[in-house]
Amino acid sequence: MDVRKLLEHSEFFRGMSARSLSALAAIAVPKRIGKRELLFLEGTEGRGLYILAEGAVQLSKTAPEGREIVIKTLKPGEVFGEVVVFEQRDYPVTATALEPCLVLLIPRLQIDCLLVEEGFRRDFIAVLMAKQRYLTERILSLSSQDVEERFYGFLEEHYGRQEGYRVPLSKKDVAAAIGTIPETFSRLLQRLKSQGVLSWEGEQLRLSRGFWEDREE
Amino acid sequence: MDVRKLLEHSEFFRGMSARSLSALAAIAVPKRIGKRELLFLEGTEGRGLYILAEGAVQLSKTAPEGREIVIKTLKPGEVFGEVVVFEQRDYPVTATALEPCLVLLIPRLQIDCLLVEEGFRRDFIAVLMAKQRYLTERILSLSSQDVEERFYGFLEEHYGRQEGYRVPLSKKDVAAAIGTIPETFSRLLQRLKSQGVLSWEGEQLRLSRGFWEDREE
DNA sequence: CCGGCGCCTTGACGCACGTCAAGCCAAGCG
DNA sequence: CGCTTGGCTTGACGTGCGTCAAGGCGCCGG
Repeated sequence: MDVRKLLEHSEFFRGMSARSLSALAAIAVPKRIGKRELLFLEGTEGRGLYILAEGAVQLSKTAPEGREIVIKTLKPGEVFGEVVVFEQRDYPVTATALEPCLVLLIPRLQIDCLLVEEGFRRDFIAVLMAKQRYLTERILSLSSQDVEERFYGFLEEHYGRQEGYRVPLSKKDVAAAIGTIPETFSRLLQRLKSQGVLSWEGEQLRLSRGFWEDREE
Repeated sequence: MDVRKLLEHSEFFRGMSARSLSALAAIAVPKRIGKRELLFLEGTEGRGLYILAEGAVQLSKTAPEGREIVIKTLKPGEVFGEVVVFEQRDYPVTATALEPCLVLLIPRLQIDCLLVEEGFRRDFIAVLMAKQRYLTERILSLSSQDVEERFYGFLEEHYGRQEGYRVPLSKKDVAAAIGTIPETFSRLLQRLKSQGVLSWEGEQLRLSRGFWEDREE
């Protein structure tokens, strides 16, 4: 398994100097995890930050009454658990694998050394800011869009504007990702199917021709 | 106006070395703004980051259909607009003064110099992470709590667990801060008042005796 | 002193979405 | 092979909260 290659494909590390990339590749610990496996639990002490190389990971928090709220669903190339690097040592969210995944762990102590390098520092801060922007966007969409719009937003964010997708996630997970429950999501899909907007068989999802253009109004 | 003093009272800069604090005080530009005044608008190029010294500032985004969604309501001592320091030069949110405010502007270019110092860098990154934690908490509360609970959360977050408060914000602004509209919030207050839970005259808000203890169940 | 404007309130109304409950089907397992 | 388990669907139902509309009140400017 070529850790170096994986790093190069992560958007986070793209453009990083070859030297620190090698340094990173040397300390990154690759790990395979199975579907539904827990990577870390909210409130537990953090080992370091992770990079998702393959698969899909879900970050969630559990409400006092027990409901699971998804904060973000990650795509390959994304970094998570980075909040743990300083001070506050506990993860604020729970990370679960939605499919079999390959992740890289960068132990906490090692990060400090890397941060002295100007380039790495910039990139690291940039990641934090991108995440912040993402979260504000998510607050916006959760509070101003209905389930249907959020579903389209999810597709675009994760797979781009295609007409055919391979969706490896369960409908239940997609429902959670867009902030709703399986029942509501199932009803939405039924409606869209009967309107001829989409079809979804197994992992194959396809939209009607010109779907994205038509949506612009 | 003693900029240095203001900085020392900001939680962000507490514990920062005297040397970089002085450096910061030297470049910070103090500014007074009136109620309802706009500090910056979503999508405009950022001048730098701000520190709120006095007053209250609201960060919001506007949904496509025109609704205003509040991302965070700031208390004195908090930092905002920090996302603009790298790469992405535009503010992702709009900042509005909810009362007359005193803010300090740290121009973008100056930040870069400060970041070479180890201590400052740590603190800066810590601020970014704290914000990220806050945003995930907000997503949780917006999607799992009703208006009443969010209101209590707001009081606790902004004023602590008192029994009497001075609330300088309009009810409309509080409503927006907790993610609802004035009508719904007004109805909530009416209900709580008739239940003897609270009274709110002018700026004076008071809760029933033992309110916070009782809430624990 | 009056007209307008913004804040707050109140009522009537609707609806999107969550809850509860039941049934179907495919996969996993003893 | 039958039983369980978990994902998915469907129906009936309730409700929190947003929308629309109207009216009271304090403040300000002409």
